[in-house]
Amino acid sequence: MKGSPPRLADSVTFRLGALGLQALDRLAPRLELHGLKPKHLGMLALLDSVDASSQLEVARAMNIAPSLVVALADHLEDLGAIQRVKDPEDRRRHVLRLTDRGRDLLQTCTDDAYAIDAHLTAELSPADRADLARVLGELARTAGLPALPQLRASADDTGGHAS
Amino acid sequence: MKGSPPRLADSVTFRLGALGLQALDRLAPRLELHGLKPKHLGMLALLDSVDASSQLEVARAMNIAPSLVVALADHLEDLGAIQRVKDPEDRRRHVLRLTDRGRDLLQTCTDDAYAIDAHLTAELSPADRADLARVLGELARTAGLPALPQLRASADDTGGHAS
DNA sequence: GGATATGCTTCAGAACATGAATGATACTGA
DNA sequence: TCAGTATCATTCATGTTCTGAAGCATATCC
Repeated sequence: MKGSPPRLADSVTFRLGALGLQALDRLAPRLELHGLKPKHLGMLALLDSVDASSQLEVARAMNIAPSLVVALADHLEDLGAIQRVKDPEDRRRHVLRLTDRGRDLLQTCTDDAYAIDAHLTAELSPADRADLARVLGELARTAGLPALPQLRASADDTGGHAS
Repeated sequence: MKGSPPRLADSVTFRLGALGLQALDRLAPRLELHGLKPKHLGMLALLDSVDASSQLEVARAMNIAPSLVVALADHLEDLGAIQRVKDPEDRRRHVLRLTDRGRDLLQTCTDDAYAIDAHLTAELSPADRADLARVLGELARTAGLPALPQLRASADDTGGHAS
């Protein structure tokens, strides 16, 4: 015998896509108040997690074109949230680093994100809420975009043991 | 003393956004093979769940401009996936309905989505995988976009602005 | 039956992202 | 040393996606 056929709306992929877009739709207006778009926030979060990074590394980690990194970084630099300095060891590279102001901004946006979390998960049981946070963390760790360390490693293919 | 401050990457909102975009990035190339974009699939899924709907209702349910519904529906109609008929009770409305071909297409795309699910969740424990599916379902139910029945209700509503 | 509102469509343009071309810098091998 | 080639950031032209205003057809309300 045959159970009911799998529904698209039950797939993790479709649900992540739909809920993710909705989450961003809710977050975006708040970010706008600080002069940021979601991608700017993604970049701040990335730089916060790695301390400093070249633009190409950022492009790969965020899965966007290098030319877009230029525009995003320009804007964050205008806001004073990051600084862009030539790498003395390779003067082609522009190293991006979070400023104190950038960290403040990131904290503010983090508060915004948690405020939306509260709304989004308002009707979930505490147990479900905990499961959600835990499993999304698992998923981000195992299936998320490659983190910067990996990208760096694959960048210096010749050397082998990097960092 | 003070615990470590909340990290943006730990918020449900940020993770849903990031993972959702990634899920869509993986799904999109497969949909392309059938001549669809993610939004087309969203529309098919919506129509499958409600049997039939006017374009304005679809626009509200998908949170997009009515003029975009026109373009999406045009394309799906060209593919033979939906039919667009004038509502005899209100000849301004164009009622959209899934065709058999549309249902086939939806099934094919559903298979694609589940294939991506398998990859995305490959490194999760079976328990985590189950939790993920369950909790995302909960979240979609309680925090998802307003379902069509609600929209219809608020449309019928003589006076009030609900929300 | 005239005024007003609603639904769909068209159209112009805003917003966002990409890829190719360019200039600066680094690396390679003879 | 230095010519040739590769890499990084930037600019620019373009493509795609989406929106909002205008217009027409139809419905609703005095």
